[in-house]
Amino acid sequence: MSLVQEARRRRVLEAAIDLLAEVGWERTTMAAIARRAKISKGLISYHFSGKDEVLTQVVETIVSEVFLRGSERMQPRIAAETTARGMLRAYIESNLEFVAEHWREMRALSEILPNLRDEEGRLRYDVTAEEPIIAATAAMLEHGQRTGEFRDFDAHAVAFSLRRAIDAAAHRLAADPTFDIAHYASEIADLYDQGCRA
Amino acid sequence: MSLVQEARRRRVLEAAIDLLAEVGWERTTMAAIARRAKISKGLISYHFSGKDEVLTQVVETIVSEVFLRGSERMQPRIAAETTARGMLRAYIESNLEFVAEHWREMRALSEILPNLRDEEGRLRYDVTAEEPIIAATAAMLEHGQRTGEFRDFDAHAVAFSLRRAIDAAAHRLAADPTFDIAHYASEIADLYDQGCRA
DNA sequence: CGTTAATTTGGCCGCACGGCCAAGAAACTG
DNA sequence: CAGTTTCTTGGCCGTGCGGCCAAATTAACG
Repeated sequence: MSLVQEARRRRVLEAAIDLLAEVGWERTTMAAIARRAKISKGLISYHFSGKDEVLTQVVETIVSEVFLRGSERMQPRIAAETTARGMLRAYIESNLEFVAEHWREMRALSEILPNLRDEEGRLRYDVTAEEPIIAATAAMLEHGQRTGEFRDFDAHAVAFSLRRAIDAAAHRLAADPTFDIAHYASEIADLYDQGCRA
Repeated sequence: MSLVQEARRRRVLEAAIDLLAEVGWERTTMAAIARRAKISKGLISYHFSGKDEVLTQVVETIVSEVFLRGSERMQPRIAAETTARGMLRAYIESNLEFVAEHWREMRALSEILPNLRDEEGRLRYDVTAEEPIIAATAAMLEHGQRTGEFRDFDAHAVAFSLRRAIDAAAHRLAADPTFDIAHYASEIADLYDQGCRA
């Protein structure tokens, strides 16, 4: 893959992410992506097999590059904690710090995931796509239950609601740039900290 | 308005709600609505000025009829409680009972609200549309803070996350009919009950 | 410099959409 | 039953989409 090819593909993917985050799925057309990337429409077809590949590449790029950095940011913060309570708070606050920096990518993902379909009309990424993330959070909560720090609750249900609370911050931030996400993180951490305690 | 007109309009709106809930915004086309309603495409144009009016009427119908019944179900349950804690639990559980019965309408709303735009491309219903609902919940939480039952937290932030937890149940129920929403309601009520306590 | 390959453009194509209408069918009226 | 209004159909039209390609432009190379 030549430097030009790499640069063009990157440029197209960036334009697609921008548009998905700013104007949503429906208005993210090939023409709009080309306009935003300052290239002609046909050039996208030269570098990608079609719209499908562009959006698939957006997902893969975000998952493999952005989420990797998110993981690198969150893991040490969580691992540094000795208590399950501390881990939960570190998880919530570091995850929301990550959202604050990468809400564009998260918005783009949340536009693609429920909309991108294959030829037969089936969703390319179905609703179970986020299950591993929720399961990982639930495992952390269950650890706290085993140590006796957390009361007996349905860890999956609580992890699910926590995931929604975190994802919602990306939507909110996209719609209202003045949204104080650090304050929100602190409040959500307090809520779940006290709500999970034994 | 004749009986036939009333019946046709109702039939079209029902078909639109079904489609929005089942296949989403993008696949809810005039042709699909007509097919679902078992009428010709042109007949929709006879009874409605266009797609815009159909979707606007869907929103108005749901808000004025469905939410009215939801309110009638929730209010007595909440009013019957004497404590703020009891009110919060009654709010969460009765609201989720309502979601269990009317998730189709809630899914339809959550498809229309972020997608329906006017001629200039502006969202017909912007993100502040749900603000009154959140504000009402926040007011209930603040009442609990004044009585001393609840600790000192940002009532709006907590109400916002609670709203997301409740709305998410409609999405989840649409994607997975086996989802145990009564159990979820109980878990969320426990979580917020303990999380808000002084 | 000439030749070949890589890159880029602008425009055309087929398709599905929302909207519209001519015409007919059905219901109502006196 | 004739006349009138209401209701319904099927199809046509313009638009914007994603995809595609011939031609032009630029880069690479001996």
